[in-house]
Amino acid sequence: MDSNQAYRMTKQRKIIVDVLKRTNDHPTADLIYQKVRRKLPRISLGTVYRNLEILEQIGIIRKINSDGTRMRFEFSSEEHHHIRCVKCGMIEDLKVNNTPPLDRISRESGYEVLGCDQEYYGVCPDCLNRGKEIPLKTKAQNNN
Amino acid sequence: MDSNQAYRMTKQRKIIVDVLKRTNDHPTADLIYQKVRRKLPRISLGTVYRNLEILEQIGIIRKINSDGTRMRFEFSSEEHHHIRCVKCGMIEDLKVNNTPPLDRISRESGYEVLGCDQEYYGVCPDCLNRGKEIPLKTKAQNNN
DNA sequence: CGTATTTTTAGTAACAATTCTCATTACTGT
DNA sequence: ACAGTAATGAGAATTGTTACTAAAAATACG
Repeated sequence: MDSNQAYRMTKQRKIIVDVLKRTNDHPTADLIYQKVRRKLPRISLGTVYRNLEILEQIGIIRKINSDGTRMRFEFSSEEHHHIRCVKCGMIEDLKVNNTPPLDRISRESGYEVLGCDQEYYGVCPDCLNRGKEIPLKTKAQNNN
Repeated sequence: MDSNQAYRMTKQRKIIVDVLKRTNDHPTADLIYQKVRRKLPRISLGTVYRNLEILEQIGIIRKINSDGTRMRFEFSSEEHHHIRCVKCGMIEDLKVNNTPPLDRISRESGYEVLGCDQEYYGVCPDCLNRGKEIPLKTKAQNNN
């Protein structure tokens, strides 16, 4: 956590990054843990959490925080935004060129504005089809 | 939770709404609990959570989910967005007219798009002044 | 009114996600 | 090879939130 510290790119970290590079479904820490374990059966969940934190601080990956119950993660590639299904909880990428007016906000708010997360939400095509079958958003359903 | 149910505006709920009306700093459930307790010392934290949930479903208040570790709440007034300080975790309101292109996103994504949360982030004026004193974002600091 | 029905409550237990602790191991520079 | 630093695995602890329960409060209605 010391800011002038040399981070090491360990096996564990490489594989975590790799897992995130290979997928585009914004997995939770636990899901990442499951996948990493296939290559590194003895890794611990704590290590995954610790490294997700560090990799995010370095800027290699990004945290997404959407449903409020758990973090999700993605490899940090080009800028994009997200769309989340309020029924099944899935998050997809969205290439939108709807650049927010960062400079103006800086001036108006006095903040040093670093960025803007945009998250669209709605009902995904799948859930639209399934129609009335699923009555209401419940915790139990948001676990993909 | 039944959709055609008559909700009662109990003392507890009135006061919770009141607390949220009177503040603009997006408190966490626990902070709301602290404040409500000053008027209603015997209320339980569970009641606060239950009612926050219900009041949000009715549409009287809104949930904000930003740092991913805990929910925050606000009275549901006009549309606006938020700006969060990455150092101290504070969230302020932001009146921006930067309406996102919901229709276009609907067409392009196949979702029934319901809305878009925009959250700007950066360093707030206070933290900018405090300058280098605070070395790095740590969990412990995000508890205002 | 009384009494039956429904909703809400306080209190507490349970829960899942995340963080912390710490002894051990792996790496780095000299 | 050695000293010093960083990272790991294992598990315990903590946190935010939800679920459960019996009792209390509000409401409906004869």
